Amino acid sequence: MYQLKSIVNKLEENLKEFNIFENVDIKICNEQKYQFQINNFVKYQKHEQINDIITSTIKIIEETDIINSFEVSDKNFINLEININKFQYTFKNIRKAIMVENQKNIILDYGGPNIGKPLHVGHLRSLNIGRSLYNINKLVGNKVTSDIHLGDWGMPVAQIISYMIVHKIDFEKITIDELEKIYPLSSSLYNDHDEFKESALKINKKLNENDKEIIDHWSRLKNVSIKAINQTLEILGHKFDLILGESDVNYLIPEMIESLLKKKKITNDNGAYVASLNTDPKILITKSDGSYLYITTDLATVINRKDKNFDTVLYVVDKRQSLHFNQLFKCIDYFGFDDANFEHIAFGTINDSMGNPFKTREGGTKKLIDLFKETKYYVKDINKNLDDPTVNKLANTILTFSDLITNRKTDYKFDLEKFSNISGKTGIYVQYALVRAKKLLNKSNLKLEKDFYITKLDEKDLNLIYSFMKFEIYFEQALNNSEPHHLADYLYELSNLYNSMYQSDNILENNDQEIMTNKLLVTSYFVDYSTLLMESLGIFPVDEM
RNA sequence: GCUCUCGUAGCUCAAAUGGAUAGAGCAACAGACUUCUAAUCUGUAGGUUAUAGGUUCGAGUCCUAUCGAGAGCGCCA
Repeated sequence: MYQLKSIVNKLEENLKEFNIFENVDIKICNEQKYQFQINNFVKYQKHEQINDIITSTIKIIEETDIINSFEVSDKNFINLEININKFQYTFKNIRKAIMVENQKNIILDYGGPNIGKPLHVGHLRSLNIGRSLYNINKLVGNKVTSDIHLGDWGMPVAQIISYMIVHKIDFEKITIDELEKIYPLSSSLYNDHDEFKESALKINKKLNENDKEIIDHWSRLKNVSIKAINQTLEILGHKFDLILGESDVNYLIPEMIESLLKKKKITNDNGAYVASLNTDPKILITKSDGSYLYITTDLATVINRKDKNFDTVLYVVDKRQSLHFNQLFKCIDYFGFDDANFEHIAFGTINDSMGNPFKTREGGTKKLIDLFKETKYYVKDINKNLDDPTVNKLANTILTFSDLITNRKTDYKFDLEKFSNISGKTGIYVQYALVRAKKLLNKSNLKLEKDFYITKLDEKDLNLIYSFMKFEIYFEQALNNSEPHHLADYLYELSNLYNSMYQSDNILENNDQEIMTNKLLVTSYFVDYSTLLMESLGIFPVDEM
């Protein structure tokens, strides 16, 4: 809370006088008259010096000019009424208000597509959440690097190569369409036929040993695949700072294993190496044939990133992989690889209408590009006259907003018809409110330096203004918990309140200039806030609908 | 079998990390358009937060048990 920071500091200092050391939190108040409340004092009802604490607290609040009035309830809840015109400084400088004091250096590891496989529904949440967290962290001034972390190594790749060798398919002429068909075929063959499985395992070992011929095949596959992935990413509005993959750290692994062995951090277990930790299950670091696993490359990736001095490493990955990340983080700590803050930003599955998760590995899943095209039909159904760039933006809005409106940990049902609806908590709804506001503003001659005419603000205006005041709280929540849904929900709330105000009065034809100014000022702040929220979510605002 | 996650309105989801009277959206019902785009708005109804205990000033949130659902569980990623 940018403008309330000094009072929070003073209150914390004051509490120290009574040997109470804690953070004072400004929270949202449910009551009409008051916008914020402080709950820290409730728990000290029976403190022997409670009267002195409250008295000194009241004195501090009274001296703060941004607070118009306040009340202390019988249980020592403290409610604050904010001076609207004083708070306008925040409205006008919201981008400055959300900046953090201590900037962090963060890497966001998300996306994680496999080569040979198109981006599909299973990648949607990682991409959406990752992009949003990227934007949020950028906005507060953190240094952020995104890495798509390609699955371009290991068994799946070995399976494809093996399949192509067995079926004598030309590596030089392979197209993305053929490759995408081969992926599920080779995967099921691997599971069902022992002979094929053996040959794929051999290929995998050769891959790890940098066998020239296999590497040559591999690099052709990778080129074809990356091209296709990049195309889809661009259409969906995603960009990455780094397109590194598992293959980029492969060369670090032999040395890593050797050094771990020397330090006795890993032990031989039936030919495989496991971490010398007392865990159940044991943490397998390499296979018994010496080849590498998911965790092996992930550990090497940590080593590879070490010199960038990241404070925080965020992995935006499906929650079903939490055991893997648990093991990974344990190993990083035990091996002494990096003392940065590692976090698994887990998310739930997207289910179909029957409640079953979309399958990811067996093939037959809907491609993201097809989903995008399908969504475009829904958008065109709303308005046939829209130009193509606008339709694209709106289709992406639908696919982003519907995904980010739900708490990331929750599984949710994917229902495109519902998500592309014009009313309800949808991306279309929030875009529409913003378009209305922008058009209105363009028609007016608002001078932005004006203050509100406080006595002439009506209930609809006040609802919006008070809601604007909550921006920093929701933003902080989204940032601290890596949870974009707070912002999506808040964006809907603002849009809904704006539509309500817009509807209740013909603003530009209002005879009272002061009322008109009030409403235009509110409109202008709404445009700023809505645009900023969309940016945080990875949604691109449109001008026409 | 072991481990983890979850159970909130008919349906889909929230709930500021323990705060005051649990909120939205769909669907349902009743209203408002010669419009700054009704692509909207206004209102009504809908709950013993799975169940039973416990912790404290205060519990959807923490602890225990039971019931129910899902996920994961060394040579896939």
